[in-house]
Amino acid sequence: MKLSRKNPEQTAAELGEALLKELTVVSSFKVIKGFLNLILADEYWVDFLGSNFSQDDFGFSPESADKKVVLEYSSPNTNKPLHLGHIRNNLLGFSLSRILKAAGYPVVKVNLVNDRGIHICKSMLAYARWGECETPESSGMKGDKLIGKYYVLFEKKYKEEIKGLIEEGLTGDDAAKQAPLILEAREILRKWEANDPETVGLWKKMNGWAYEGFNETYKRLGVDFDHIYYESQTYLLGKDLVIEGVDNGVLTRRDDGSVWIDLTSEGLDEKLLLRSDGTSVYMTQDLGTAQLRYDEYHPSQMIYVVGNEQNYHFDVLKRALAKMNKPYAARIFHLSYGMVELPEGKMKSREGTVVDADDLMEEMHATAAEMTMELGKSSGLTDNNANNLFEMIGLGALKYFILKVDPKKNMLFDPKESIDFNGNTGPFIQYTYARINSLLAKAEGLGMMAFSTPVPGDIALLASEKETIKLLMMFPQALMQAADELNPANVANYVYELAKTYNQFYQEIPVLKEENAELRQLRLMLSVFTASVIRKSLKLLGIDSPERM
RNA sequence: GGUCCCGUAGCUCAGUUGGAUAGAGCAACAGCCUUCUAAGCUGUGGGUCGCGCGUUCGAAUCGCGCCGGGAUCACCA
Repeated sequence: MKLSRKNPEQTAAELGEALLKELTVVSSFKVIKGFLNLILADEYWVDFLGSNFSQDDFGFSPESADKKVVLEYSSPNTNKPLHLGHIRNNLLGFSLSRILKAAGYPVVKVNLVNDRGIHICKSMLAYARWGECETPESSGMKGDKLIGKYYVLFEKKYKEEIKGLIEEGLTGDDAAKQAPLILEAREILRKWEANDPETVGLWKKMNGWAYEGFNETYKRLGVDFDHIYYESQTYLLGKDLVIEGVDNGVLTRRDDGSVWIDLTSEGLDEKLLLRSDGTSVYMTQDLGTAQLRYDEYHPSQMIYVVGNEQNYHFDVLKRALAKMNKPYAARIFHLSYGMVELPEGKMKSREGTVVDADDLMEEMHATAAEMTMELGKSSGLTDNNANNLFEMIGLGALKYFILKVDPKKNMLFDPKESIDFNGNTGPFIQYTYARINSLLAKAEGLGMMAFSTPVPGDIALLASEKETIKLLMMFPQALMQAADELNPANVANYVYELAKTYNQFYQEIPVLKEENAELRQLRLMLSVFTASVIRKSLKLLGIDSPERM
């Protein structure tokens, strides 16, 4: 506009004229309120459809080694079972791994298991004292649930002790520090660090139970990892880095021997990196594991899928590494996701207001089964196939429900209103896929799937056909944006839009009954293409596409 | 209190590198199955985009100030 020095209407009109003359794909244009709207010839859309509908790698980019990414997610504590918050973490992490791979980033999926520390010792202590040698086998409980039970038991008994001490006149703080149970838990931690055989034995046994339980949950959720780190093996890392920092003068050692980093000039506080007794804190370890990952993989990016409650921690981590002149400081990215809240507020393990991961998946399965049978869609299936279908639908609903929301935002989950299966949901998209699949199978049976001749360019497209092709064309863009923004919701919202638009087409335009072979072929191509893009999109979200439902 | 994030329809969410009349789903109401799967499609109603000021030809989008909600500020992880 500045170039033409004319008003928007006039400029647009002149531009439109010129483009109409120069480009054959531009069939006409309109100027509305100063906006130039170009109408592309139907031939353009038909050509695009014909040359891409059967390309399996449509929208995907080849991997390039210089874009390697280390992606950490899940990172559970071994003292309690996984809950809905972990589900969000795992689904985000796993979906991102697929999105990044599809966008050309080689991805290493890593999990850093917090298998040591005072919280495990609490479970160990409660178990040793009150467990009566119970095992997952003897109790019939999943291993992680069993551990969680003793963690809760510890907290309960501990609270009772504190209450008693307060009644004896101690302050809350003192009571919490002096309760015999916590002192004993600390003693167990000390013994563990001293490699006491009995303590380490119990620790190994109980962690083993936790892993068995986690693996079951991971498997059902459909997530996995390329490498698992254990904090028991990494918690001593980072001390060298801190010492090095002291020697270089970027960190300060106080008189009591503790080491600190001063970030006050950057608007943050001073942060402890080594205790006065020389032991590590959480930050120390994260400094060390960052170095470890960098040395092992030389990634271009190190992504941490961790809740937004640790924003400050990662801020400090990045700045600390930058201050220590580590080349990978700038490659660290904290994918900070919001909390999953219940109607009554944040989930709290101690108050028993957590939504258990296994229970939730089971409920989703049951709801899917109920709904499918109610609709009579499972008739003719073997029990095994029916169960697989219920699982696909139930988990599809759950995964889509979580992934369609922008990761950085808090989200609400109301257990009383079970997750929907209609409208903007996973099953809606799965259903669209299944219906296309059924349509194509029928076409195959009728011998209509041999696309011998290319579709001629002079076919006049109907509105919903054109809209669907437009959306198909946008798939690569949606994928790229999801990868750039590390946001699976872009893919989720895209595929919903695609399914919705295709459904409109499906509802109003006949395919198999179309007499004109060229039109029929075009609509079948459109269906093949849509099915393929839906399946790929769902796969990027970790959701399976059922052949029928 | 310091720092950071969020506030869009009754509810759950899109839309935010500034652009056209702010969109979906759920819930409510009204239609569409002798025609490819009705977990679908079509339509109706529903909005001071938290409030105010500013920047701009133009603001849900950018800036400042309020209000409301959340997170975080441990020799915890």
